[in-house]
Amino acid sequence: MPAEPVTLEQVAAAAGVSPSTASRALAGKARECRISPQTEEAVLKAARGLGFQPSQVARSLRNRRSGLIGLLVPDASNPFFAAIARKATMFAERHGLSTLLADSHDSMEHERELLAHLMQSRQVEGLIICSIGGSHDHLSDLARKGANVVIVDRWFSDIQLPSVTSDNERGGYLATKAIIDHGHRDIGCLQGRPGTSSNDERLKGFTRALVEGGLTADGSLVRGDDFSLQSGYRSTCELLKARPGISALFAFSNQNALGALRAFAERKLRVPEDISLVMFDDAPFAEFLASPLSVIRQDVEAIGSCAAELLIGQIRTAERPKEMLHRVPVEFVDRASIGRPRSLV
Amino acid sequence: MPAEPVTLEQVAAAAGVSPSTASRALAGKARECRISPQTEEAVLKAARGLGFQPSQVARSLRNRRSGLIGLLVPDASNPFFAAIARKATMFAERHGLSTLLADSHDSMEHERELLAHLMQSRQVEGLIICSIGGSHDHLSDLARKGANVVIVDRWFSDIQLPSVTSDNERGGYLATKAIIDHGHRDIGCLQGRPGTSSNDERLKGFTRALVEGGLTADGSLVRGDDFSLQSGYRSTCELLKARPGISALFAFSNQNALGALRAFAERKLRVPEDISLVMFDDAPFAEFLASPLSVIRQDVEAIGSCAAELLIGQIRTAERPKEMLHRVPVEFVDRASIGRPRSLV
DNA sequence: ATTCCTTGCACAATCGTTTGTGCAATGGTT
DNA sequence: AACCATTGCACAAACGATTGTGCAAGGAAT
Repeated sequence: MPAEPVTLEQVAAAAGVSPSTASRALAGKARECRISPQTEEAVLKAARGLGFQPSQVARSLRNRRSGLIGLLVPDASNPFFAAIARKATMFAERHGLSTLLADSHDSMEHERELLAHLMQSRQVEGLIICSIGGSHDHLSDLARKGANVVIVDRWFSDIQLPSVTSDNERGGYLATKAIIDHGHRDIGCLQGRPGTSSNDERLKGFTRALVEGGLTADGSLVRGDDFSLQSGYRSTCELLKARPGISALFAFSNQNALGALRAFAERKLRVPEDISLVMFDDAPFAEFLASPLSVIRQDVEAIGSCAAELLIGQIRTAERPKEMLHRVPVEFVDRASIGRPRSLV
Repeated sequence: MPAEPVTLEQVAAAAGVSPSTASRALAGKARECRISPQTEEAVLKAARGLGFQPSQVARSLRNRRSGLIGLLVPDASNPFFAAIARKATMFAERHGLSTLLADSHDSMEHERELLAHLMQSRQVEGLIICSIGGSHDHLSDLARKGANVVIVDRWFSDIQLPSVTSDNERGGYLATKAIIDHGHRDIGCLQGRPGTSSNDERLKGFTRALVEGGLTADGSLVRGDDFSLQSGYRSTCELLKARPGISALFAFSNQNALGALRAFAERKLRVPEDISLVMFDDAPFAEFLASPLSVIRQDVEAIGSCAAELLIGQIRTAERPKEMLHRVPVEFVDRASIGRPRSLV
């Protein structure tokens, strides 16, 4: 039986005024609403004395502003989204907003349901979403309605909603180029979830580097269903079997890379002596692996901050940002996990 | 300008009934409230037609139930808390509750503020909190008020609130015993934040194993300020310098262990040939490190589920759980990162 | 034909704020 | 002395849902 919270009415009674006067005094509108300094002081003292905290619930109803933003991600336990969540809550709190966390479990159905619930039922003032992708009419609906939404990590060319993503194409290109520059000709690709922009852009960069390097961008060199360890493991096994000549791999995620390492370990393949590996997305452990991994580092914090800033700017000014697509730079971090192909040693 | 949401009044008008009738029909109370099947059907059809979603805001005010639970952690980007957050949102959603995420940034001041805000202003129906520790009168206040609160990862013997933690003492003991069993006599400890129960219990297990092994539990063998990589690095450097005889380290967190590995790398120390290492808390990368790490695995998912279940049970039944302290088992995972001390080789 | 019970619904209050409007009391003009 | 402007506050409506109560219409019983 939680103690009943103090209401404005009680404060008003304690100060000997009406709720309306108390409300205005507490809102700092004493001047403009012609409330005498004595009255104002009395209200403030009463409020302090009683430990009054205005009910956000009542306030939300009256003001038609929930003071909430939503955060909808496929997997809240993924460190990438967790980092974004942290940045979002920080910014939100700084602006008097609270954050509702929702996890779609990589399911489109859940995504739609949660989205509807957050927008309509909870009436969030804004939303940061990492959509599964695939169909996205629910997103164009949001765009049409003029909802305050920022898409992170993914984007959709046909949807007019601000998006924040890493420069995935460049990351894919840089990684692949680094591999090619070491003399590799047979380069495998452990991709994430096809259809997501983050995956497909990385793939595009991969292909561009191959073509530039005079190599054929063979589709059979690309494997993988999603960003998981399992997919990375399976794909690596398949690739090593189907294309024994492969001397380097580019993994599109931490988990994909760890899956590859598992497959390597089973075959007693060493990085980089027997096979080279580059992974997308840095991690604290990357430099302590059996062989430290060269990575494409993306600035997760910057992505989170940028998304939160865009969203809150949108909420406060009620106008869409000019730029729809915000690219956060990536960088290649060389940790010497790319060696020379065996054929050239 | 987001489209105005459909209200109950509009549904009622469309169905040609009063809002009260519409409300009862939608609540499935047609029978008990003597609403004719035709009327009920008309309301349901109107609601479907208009895409009616009842406003949680209005509902919260009227029902005096916010439908919210709070999640207050020191660092939302920490994978440990992120995993708990995910479990919490899953359970909450399943019970029609939404989750407010709050990050105290390891600051007691923030913790208090956010707590007050969540409880009083947002009027959450329940709260999962990982308190920084230190002073905790704000927590005993909660206990006294009978608030629905579950503490995770930490606990406080003098506070009557249900808590869910790993069996840290046993974890500390198991790790240390494994080290001792390999013949080590000089064993260092990279602790986390002193004063937190998770840290102090691990330390207790560490000490118990030492004593049982006939070793002196020398305080100078224990270093560290918090669970960060930096603390692990610094402490390792200090220990290696102050106690050159040390042949094994026990790190209380992933980050602490990575810090140790950095210090090892700088000194060209190999695990386990030159020095042994065990880390508390498993991670996907643990088996792919230069030397795979033996770990004490804690079941983060179980902790999250247990906390969420306790909280929701408390909310629904309005009664405190019988057991205050819930221990989730840990296990030792041997990955051969403990060798024989050099002196014995 | 009157009374009484049941059915089926509408009315109105309520949750805790915010805010437009109204209305006394005060003081200053002519 | 009559009038107007200002000051300082209270009253009441509104936000959108829920729920106790009231009331008309219709049928059954006397």
